[in-house]
Amino acid sequence: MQTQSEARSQADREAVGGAVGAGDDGPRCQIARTLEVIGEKWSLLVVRDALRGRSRFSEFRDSLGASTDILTDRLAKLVAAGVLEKRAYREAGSRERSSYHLTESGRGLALVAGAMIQWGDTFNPYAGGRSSRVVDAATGAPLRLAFVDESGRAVPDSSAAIVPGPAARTTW
Amino acid sequence: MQTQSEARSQADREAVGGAVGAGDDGPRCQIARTLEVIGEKWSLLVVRDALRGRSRFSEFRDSLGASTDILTDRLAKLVAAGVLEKRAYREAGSRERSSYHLTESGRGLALVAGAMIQWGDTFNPYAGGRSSRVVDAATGAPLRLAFVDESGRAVPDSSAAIVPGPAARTTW
DNA sequence: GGTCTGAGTTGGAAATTCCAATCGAGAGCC
DNA sequence: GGCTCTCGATTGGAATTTCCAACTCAGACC
Repeated sequence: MQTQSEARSQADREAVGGAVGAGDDGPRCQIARTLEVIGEKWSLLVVRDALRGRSRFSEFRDSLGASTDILTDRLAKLVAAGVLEKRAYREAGSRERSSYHLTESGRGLALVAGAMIQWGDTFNPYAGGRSSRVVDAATGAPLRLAFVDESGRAVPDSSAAIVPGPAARTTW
Repeated sequence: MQTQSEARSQADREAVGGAVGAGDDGPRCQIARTLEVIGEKWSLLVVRDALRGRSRFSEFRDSLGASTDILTDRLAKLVAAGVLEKRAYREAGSRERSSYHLTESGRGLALVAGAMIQWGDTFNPYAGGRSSRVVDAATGAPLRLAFVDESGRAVPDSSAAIVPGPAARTTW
């Protein structure tokens, strides 16, 4: 752990290279690599809240119900990983505070969030209905997540196969 | 924990209702619900291995490098959640053993796995190349994951928005 | 009987998470 | 200045989870 007071403030794009270690460190498997960023408890839920527009410490805390120590830790790690970026803001009559905003990389996690929403809806739904939906921001029309071919046409889920890539080994 | 010797063997569809508690238990948020199934350490990596065709205890153990006690635990929980189903098999000259196979629900997690693969490729790549690719099982053509509209046409990632559904509340 | 093998179990150390109490800098008040 | 309030953040310690290694158990083989 680092005290995050000495952590970078603007160098988030750099941080992807520095902190989490994109490049040749860490596991080869993309899933394992992604889990290193969002696999700890609460991390993805912070991202979910950020995707829904929350950005302040108190908003995350109240929404998640996570204790403040781990929230501090997760925010710092997500900043270090380049998923969130820390900004200062000042509300009238208050001292300067920090807010946390998704980077492009963080917005890319909408894909992961969407996948989990869709799986939950399909295979493990909440009886009281859906708490989130995915829609087209412009038209409001519902969207779903699907594997698409190069022309952008959805193929059946059953057509998709995960196969070894060039860097595959038996142990991933 | 249960001793999984008394666990169901065929009733996986039921198990989704029974064990994990689809229905009105647990969080409303689909992401949180999904994380209850695959959010523990190693769980999704077990599913990843299963998606790649692994099914035996020893295969998971050797591939993951996880200790056998947590592997036992995760396999039992995934079976209880209806993601995996336990089958008996016997190899010539060996005693009967168990293998673990994806249910339909488990195969649905390819969506989540695919999302993480794609995010990793885009925002946190391994310098040595990709260890997994997603392709059309029939043609071998590369596939990607995208939000699609009702006609099955991909929309830009930036068009997708996660909005509150009917069951939404401020605390999810 | 004795040995081997693979799946699972157990005991205890290490790491992580949880919870509640506390800190500290800046703002407002008097 | 001195006092209080607020809110990110930190700390101490309990509870939970993960890790690691040794062990058990059952069936196959000799």
